[in-house]
Amino acid sequence: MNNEDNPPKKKYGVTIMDVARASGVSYATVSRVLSGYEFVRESTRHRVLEAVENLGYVANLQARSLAGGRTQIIGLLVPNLDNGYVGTVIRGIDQELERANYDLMLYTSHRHPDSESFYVNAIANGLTEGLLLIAPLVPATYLNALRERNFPYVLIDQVDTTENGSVVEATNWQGAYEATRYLSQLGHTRIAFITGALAVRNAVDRLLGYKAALTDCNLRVREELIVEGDYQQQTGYETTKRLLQRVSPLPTAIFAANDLTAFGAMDAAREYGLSIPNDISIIGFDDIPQASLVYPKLTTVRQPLEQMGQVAVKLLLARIEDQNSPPQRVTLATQLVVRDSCGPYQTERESA
Amino acid sequence: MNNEDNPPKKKYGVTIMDVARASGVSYATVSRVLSGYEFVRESTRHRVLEAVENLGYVANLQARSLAGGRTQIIGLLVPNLDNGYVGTVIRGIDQELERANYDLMLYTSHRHPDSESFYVNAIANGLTEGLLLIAPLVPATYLNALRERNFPYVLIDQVDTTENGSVVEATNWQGAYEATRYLSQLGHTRIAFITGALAVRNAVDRLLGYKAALTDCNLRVREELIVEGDYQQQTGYETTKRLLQRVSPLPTAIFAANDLTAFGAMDAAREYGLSIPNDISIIGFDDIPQASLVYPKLTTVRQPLEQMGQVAVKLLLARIEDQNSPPQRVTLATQLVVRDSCGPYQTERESA
DNA sequence: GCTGGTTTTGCAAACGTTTACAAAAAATGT
DNA sequence: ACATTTTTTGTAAACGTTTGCAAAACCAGC
Repeated sequence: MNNEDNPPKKKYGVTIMDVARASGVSYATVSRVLSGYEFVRESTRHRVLEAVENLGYVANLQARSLAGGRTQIIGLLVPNLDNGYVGTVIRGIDQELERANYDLMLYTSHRHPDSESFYVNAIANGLTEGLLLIAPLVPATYLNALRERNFPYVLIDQVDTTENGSVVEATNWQGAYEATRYLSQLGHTRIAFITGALAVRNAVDRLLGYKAALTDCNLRVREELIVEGDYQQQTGYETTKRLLQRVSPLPTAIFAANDLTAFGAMDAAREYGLSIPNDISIIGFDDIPQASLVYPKLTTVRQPLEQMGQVAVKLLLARIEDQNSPPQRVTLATQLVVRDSCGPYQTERESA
Repeated sequence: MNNEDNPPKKKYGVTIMDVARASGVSYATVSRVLSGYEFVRESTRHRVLEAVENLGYVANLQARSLAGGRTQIIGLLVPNLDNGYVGTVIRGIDQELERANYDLMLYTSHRHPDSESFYVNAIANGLTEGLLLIAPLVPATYLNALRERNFPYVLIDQVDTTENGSVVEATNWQGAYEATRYLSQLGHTRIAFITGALAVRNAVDRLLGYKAALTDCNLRVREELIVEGDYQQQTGYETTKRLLQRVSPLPTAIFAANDLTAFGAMDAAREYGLSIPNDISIIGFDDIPQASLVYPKLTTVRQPLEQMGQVAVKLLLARIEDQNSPPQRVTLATQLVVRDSCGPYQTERESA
């Protein structure tokens, strides 16, 4: 098509050379202007900037990074994207990234499932300057590789067993404690708990908070009311169903370790003929966007997801700035959000 | 810390040189092996591959791309991530990308909001080989820039007014037609419609489908039952509220142009004292993950979101392979998903 | 007008690849 | 064994930046 008139033209691209030529300085000077180097004469700076503007020059990241500059990219490894949880965190990440003029490379962990260490190796060796990991399930493999290379990373909603990276999390124990106490204050005494996968630290913390609150409220911890889940809606549904069939008298409240599980529990309860919150109260954890969307609106413990994203980026950037800055652990406060899925304990009326 | 014992060590990184040294060949040969060049002796190839394995070598993308190779990265521009819509599409994108061994760079359009053209300029000048745009609102600015550079891109769920890029969409008209006809078959005659932002083509198509179905079912198109929304839940809520207050007799069914709007409508209807689906039927469009999550489960028109993502990647990759391959337009079929939010028309019983 | 010190600038050498081009090695035919 | 062809490998020159080092230009002060 247009190969005819200018065959030797390569990529459509203005380079630093073009800018140098146009402004009558050396390319080194252009580079200095662009990277905000101090000792450049004001008039020169102006000429260069003008040329940049005119030519619509945009720096070539690959070259810059190769030459030792910054890529201004961080990687983000997420488990999935179909519930609002991660989306909300990303919103916070995004805001902060924009402020710092960074771009984001997204990896979903179901990709490259076989060779995880190679995978992270690739990330770290690639163009990202740091890595953010949201609630990774089995981070041990990753983490060692990252630490070995002294590659900056920050974990969100997951502790770092190697104690080497920064961590942003919420007060899981405290949140669970409050939720449980709230139910107790509503008069409930048979409060069931559906955990997350207990391999994950925050799941354990929530369970502990629940137990502690029970004790403090002078309620017995009954093992038959505690069932292990895995933070998935489907599992929440199934375990609740089994729970309701197995336990008698029925629990009058269910504390689900996260919102997704709570949704599953709601479905199961309803299917069992129970009305929410009249026959049974249900409370969640996380406050993902859907929580206020379901019917009845879910009472839950809010994690400041957006803020967690922001903080994580700040920590990561700090780490990138100064590789030797010590890893930090930031714990943000959760907050009980009362909506419509919990009600006061009703005097027993022989359910079904 | 470990700076003491080996000061002249730079970045922790194995280069092609190291591999060459270890396998006793020149770096060029290593490069050839790695890029799958044909004329390499089998024994040599083996030695090189072995060295790669031993040293844990991973190619440096920046360098590769600078030297004219591929980055294996595509960009994805999305409006947001807090409802499952985009997440679901990404799932499809992801699958396909993995197959092709590509990585993903994520941009959310609320970033760089001021200088959009510069923004896209930057993307196109960066390391992405192509760009995927999900339902961009005002793509005109972008598109021209992209076209000028002959930069490969594919639009998802949005037509390309410049007719220059490939497009993946669903049968919006048809889907709306079927939904409307379904309501009509249930006996409804006063079917309201809440549109999307009519600047967007698919919103118009859905409206047209609705009207066509009405006509074909021998129902009058009543302008007072059509209100303009913008695909947002909040707007769905507000417009529905106004609609219910204003119109009498009330509509017995509401067709919301997307699920989010339908959720808003459900809230409003309930607040107005209407029971779903007994007093009023509500139907949505998209079938985002939440649709089966809300109560009652939303009847809706499914767009094959995941598949749309997959197809989009295929088109984009094809375009990247052969810059001159003509832009295509793929339209995937929607499908009515009947759940619980629609019921048959009940004989009038003087609402409130 | 020189001297000595700053401030600015330019040159050149990286950075880690890919890829023409040419040389070397191997295979083939005689 | 030698010339010819074919396959395989190596050398060198990009790609577009950043940055150390040294030269040039400026500015005082005398």
